[in-house]
Amino acid sequence: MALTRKAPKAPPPRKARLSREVVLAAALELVDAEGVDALTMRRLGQELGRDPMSLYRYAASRAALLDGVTETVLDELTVFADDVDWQTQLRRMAHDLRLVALRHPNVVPLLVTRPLSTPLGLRPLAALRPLEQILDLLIEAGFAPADALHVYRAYYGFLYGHILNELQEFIVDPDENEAILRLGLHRLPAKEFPRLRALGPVLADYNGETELDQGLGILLSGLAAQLSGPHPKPVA
Amino acid sequence: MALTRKAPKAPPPRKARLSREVVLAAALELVDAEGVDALTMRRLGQELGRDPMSLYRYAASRAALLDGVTETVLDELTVFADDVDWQTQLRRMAHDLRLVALRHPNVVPLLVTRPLSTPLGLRPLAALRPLEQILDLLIEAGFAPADALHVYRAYYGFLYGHILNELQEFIVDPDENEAILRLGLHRLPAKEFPRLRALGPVLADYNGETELDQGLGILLSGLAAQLSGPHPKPVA
DNA sequence: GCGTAAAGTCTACAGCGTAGAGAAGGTGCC
DNA sequence: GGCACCTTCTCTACGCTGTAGACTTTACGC
Repeated sequence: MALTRKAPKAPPPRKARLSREVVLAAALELVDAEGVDALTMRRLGQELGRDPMSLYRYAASRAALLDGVTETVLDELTVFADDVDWQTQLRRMAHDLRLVALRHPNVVPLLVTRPLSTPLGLRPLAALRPLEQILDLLIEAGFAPADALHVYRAYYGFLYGHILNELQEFIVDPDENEAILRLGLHRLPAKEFPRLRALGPVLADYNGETELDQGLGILLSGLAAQLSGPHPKPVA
Repeated sequence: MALTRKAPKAPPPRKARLSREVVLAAALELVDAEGVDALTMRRLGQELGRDPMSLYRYAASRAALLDGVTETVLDELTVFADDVDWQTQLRRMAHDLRLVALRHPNVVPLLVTRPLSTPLGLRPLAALRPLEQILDLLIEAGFAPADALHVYRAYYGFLYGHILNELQEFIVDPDENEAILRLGLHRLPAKEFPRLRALGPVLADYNGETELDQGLGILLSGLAAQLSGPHPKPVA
């Protein structure tokens, strides 16, 4: 009897009590492995050894479940609150988000589109926390609140744009990448797309990390210069 | 008899010959009006007074139909090929795309996510044409091809990011906007989100156009400076 | 041991994308 | 005119989807 009590937290193959966390984790796993479309209630139920309907205890609908998945992913973001320079701080966050996106490419479509259906203030808190954090960081660094907002917008805009860009450029592993890429480009009418075709080799070796970093550098220093930025505390 | 022959191109309520253009136009209309989810084969068939299956003559699948819709939207982009400065040229294109996005907000999710499932070279030509155009523009302006690619990436990244940002910020018309926005912000735990809540008023009057323009300005001039840019032909 | 609330299940329904076979319609040749 | 042909369109059917509502099982406090 004492044995059948309750396994504390181990993941036994079948029948442990469900919980929102468990459900979302399984959902994320499924999305990572097979894409958003594979996440159906029936399939997820099967994955958990439960009736599909039991999931509705932990997510009000499939849409809510998807929101939960994005929230779970955003929770992977590690928060640093050191006192380094605001620019490097933003850079670090950006790279962090980039890595999360690369770790869960199938979630990125959700990341960028789900918010579109929810007015800003009504989003999951996890989605707003970075915003608040960054605003705080910038204001703390000396920006006027309104300017902080501008900086944030440019920053996040660029960041999300970059992530979309990067995910579009490679999909397969770098080995066959080049071949496939070339194959694709080869299809293009030479007359209409001379530039693109000529850039094939350059396209093949793409380094998202440095590309992001450089773009951010330009943008941030530009912003700092234009807005009567933070009192520039030189590196004493 | 002569009457029932064939109406040449007018849109009679029911039975004119279908065509890919007609189908895609109807699809776009539906998406604009009711969102992506409303675009089902059955519904679209009904809208056209046809059996759903007839649509498969003009789009191989629902996914292909969605691709067709995005292509249709991108075709709205007007192409300028004047000889003005490359920066203002890029600016103009950006504003153009922004307006298209605002005109078809429901299509934006498709615009940003569909390419994720298609390797670069295999995308619809309409999606690649802007890339080619911009590369050409930049190289013509004096950039080295590889640098042109960097500029393009930063530019498009920022542009798409901005569009996503902007669409997230307003959804409703500006009148009730403020109220709803405030309502949303009000919900936020005051302790955790002081900055965001304080910015309510500022958030309410947002001008996407100038926001885009300024961000672009910063980015482009930064790029021009960093890369051994185009031979700077000063404004004689 | 029992009562109660929570957790999980079953059944059912309307709607989905689309395969495959067939009907209707237009067009050209004799 | 009549016939053949090819394109366009329709019908039927299948397996899948999300989820409402009623039911059964389980866990837990007293």
